Amino acid sequence: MWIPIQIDEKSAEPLYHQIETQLRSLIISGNLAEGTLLPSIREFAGDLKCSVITVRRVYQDLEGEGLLRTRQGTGTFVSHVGDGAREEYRRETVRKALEAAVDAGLSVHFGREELEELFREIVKHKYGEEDKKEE
Amino acid sequence: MWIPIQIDEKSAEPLYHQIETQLRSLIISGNLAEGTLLPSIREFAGDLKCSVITVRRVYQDLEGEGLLRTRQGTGTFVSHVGDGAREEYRRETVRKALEAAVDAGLSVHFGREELEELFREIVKHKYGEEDKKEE
DNA sequence: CTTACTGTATATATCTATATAAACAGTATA
DNA sequence: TATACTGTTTATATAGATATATACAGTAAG
Repeated sequence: MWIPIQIDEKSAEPLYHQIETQLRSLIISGNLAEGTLLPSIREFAGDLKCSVITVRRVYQDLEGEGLLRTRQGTGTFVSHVGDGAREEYRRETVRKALEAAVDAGLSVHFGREELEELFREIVKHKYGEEDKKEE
Repeated sequence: MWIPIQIDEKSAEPLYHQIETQLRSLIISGNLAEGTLLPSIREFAGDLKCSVITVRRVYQDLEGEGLLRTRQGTGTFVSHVGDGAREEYRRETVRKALEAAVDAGLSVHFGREELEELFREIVKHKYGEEDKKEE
């Protein structure tokens, strides 16, 4: 089983975090179906050129989030993420980041209009210039 | 000179960071006027019950951001923050946080509408329920 | 020029995050 | 039940963040 993970050696972002973020995204997005048996920690560590402990940590963290299930001696599987749970997870991830951003705005006394305008500008830039009617 | 800084001993947020955030806010908001002589690092350390090194770090960081000026032997002053620079600073602070939030949205495949709706919800909650017409 | 205040530099202590190796324990199957 | 895979535990190493004391250096005023 091959999992497409890209490691940036030069990044300040910790190794385990790079792996975790990308693997989480693959699961959340449905690119890794429920029940998929992931590579063993040793095999994955070989692919990623890191220690088994680092892979283990990633599996453990994602298991803590309910995205993986692990059975000693058997392996680690993508667990069933119900639509409800998936939505909840996606929403909470984004909500936290948005709340931090709004708090940042409040902390430097950004007005509501000012904040909304900057938000629209960034969304336009990152989501593309297309008119929203396309959705 | 007395500077109103509240330290939360129990917080996981580092001491220097708590001080830095609050002092920065006082400067950006204009509560500390240009030219104001801040307490010496020893006096401030005494008030805050921390070491002079910690206060020194705060002064040094904020000097790096252009918010303070320091002269050895004399003291540390609130520097002139031109309206332009102040706006630039405020804007960049919030922009970074908003960009991180939008990136978080993209990473879990939030649609544009979905993201905007959640943003509006959070803004409404944090800025209050009042109709925007009040501004 | 001494004194009493400023900030500065150096050396160090402690804690946490990150990452590892090696020994241990469960599981499946030939 | 031997073996060849799984994950797990323990002990450790390293780097960076946080915080400190102490000695050093600049400034201003009596």
